Amino acid sequence: METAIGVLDAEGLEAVTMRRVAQELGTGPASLYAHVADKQELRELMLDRVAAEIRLPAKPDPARWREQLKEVAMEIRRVYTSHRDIAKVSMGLIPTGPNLLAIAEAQLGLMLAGGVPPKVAGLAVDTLGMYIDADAIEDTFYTATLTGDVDPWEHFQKYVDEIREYLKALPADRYPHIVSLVDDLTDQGGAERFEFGLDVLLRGIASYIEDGGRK
Amino acid sequence: METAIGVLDAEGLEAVTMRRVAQELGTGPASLYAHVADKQELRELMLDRVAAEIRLPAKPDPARWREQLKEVAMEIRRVYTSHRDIAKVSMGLIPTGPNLLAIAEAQLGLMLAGGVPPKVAGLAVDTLGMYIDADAIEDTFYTATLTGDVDPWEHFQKYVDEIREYLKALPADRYPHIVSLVDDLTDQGGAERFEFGLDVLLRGIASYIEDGGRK
DNA sequence: ACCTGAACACCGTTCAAGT
DNA sequence: ACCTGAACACCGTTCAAGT
Repeated sequence: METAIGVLDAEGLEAVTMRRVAQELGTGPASLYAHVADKQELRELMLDRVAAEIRLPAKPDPARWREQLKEVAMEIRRVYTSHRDIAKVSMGLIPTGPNLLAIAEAQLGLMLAGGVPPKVAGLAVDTLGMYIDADAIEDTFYTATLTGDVDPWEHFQKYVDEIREYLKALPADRYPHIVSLVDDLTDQGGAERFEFGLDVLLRGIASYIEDGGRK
Repeated sequence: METAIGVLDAEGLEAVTMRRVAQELGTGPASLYAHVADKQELRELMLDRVAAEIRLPAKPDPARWREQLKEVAMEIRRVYTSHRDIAKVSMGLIPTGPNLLAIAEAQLGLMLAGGVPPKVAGLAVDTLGMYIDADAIEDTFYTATLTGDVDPWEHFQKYVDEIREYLKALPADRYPHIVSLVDDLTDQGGAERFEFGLDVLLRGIASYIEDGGRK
């Protein structure tokens, strides 16, 4: 696992192949199959090991549940983005590893402490997770498959600038709103954008407290 | 493009390789490079062609902007999930194709008509897109890489049931909330779950109308 | 129980050569 | 401008054989 995460951090998830990890360990690819069933299992084990770095609040404070939930989300994002595109493994996965389970448990605890209806809390864990994963993936998308000799950030900026120019040059009669909002639309991957979406989600979740139901 | 989408629909995005598409066309893989720069460009062209199936409201009705925005989101999800895991291509991509641009334009128009502040609308398009993509990907995640001889739905159900049993057997003292909310947590991929998250997002977006600002 | 070499059936992309 | 064959440098997984 350490070797696999080393390759992940250095070159991204795509570089973590069975053959590459085996090579790094000085052996052949077939040897790994004595320890994991397949590549998917290796990836899930990597994810849960990375998730161990995520720090959770010691105990829920009912008065601050929203702030605490927001902090947890930002902490998950911080850890995920510090390990390249590991969030891709999380996307669509029902958590089973001990560390991922502890995170879900903490999120549920915070929402229940805040008075969010249990059913809403259950669904919201999933929605929140999807949002965090999606944002973490976006954040590292264009830098993930690059080789070490190009500065990833520079490459990413160049890509976004190109798109920005392209969108600005669009016919304003056909895409008036896009043209006038180009800068907001291409403000990808920033922490500000993540916080905005998080606030939207938390406002939405909180709105279920008063009326307590679905509609 | 037709051939590529044919392979996508039949066997999922992973099966859409340069070699496979070329083979389907009765030629060699190198021939494709006369028409697309690389595999990523092929994927983006596939996505925009699929996006042409998405039907948008004829014109925004300011009184019904939330319902209309919700309808658009559900329509995108419907079309994406009808083409296997094509949503994976959309994830993290800034739209540039004409059809994807038309969708973003329509979404912006609806929110602006509803009185959502422009900056919020700009960021919300991105947040909404991430949510739709993430849900569509979840919906097809475990069925995507299966070969034709196994019923994908049956396989998916078996997988979810296994996880459900595993979660139910967890120590209740360590994961009390997870154990008691197993059914809500494992209600993956349904249209109900999607609608819930969508409502959360729309409630959150609407909450910016009154106070008009960020905080 | 763990490891290995060799093989099978694949990949994306390049490039010189053709029409 | 478009297409091709052949090659390069890779993949995940299996399997018989070893320790």
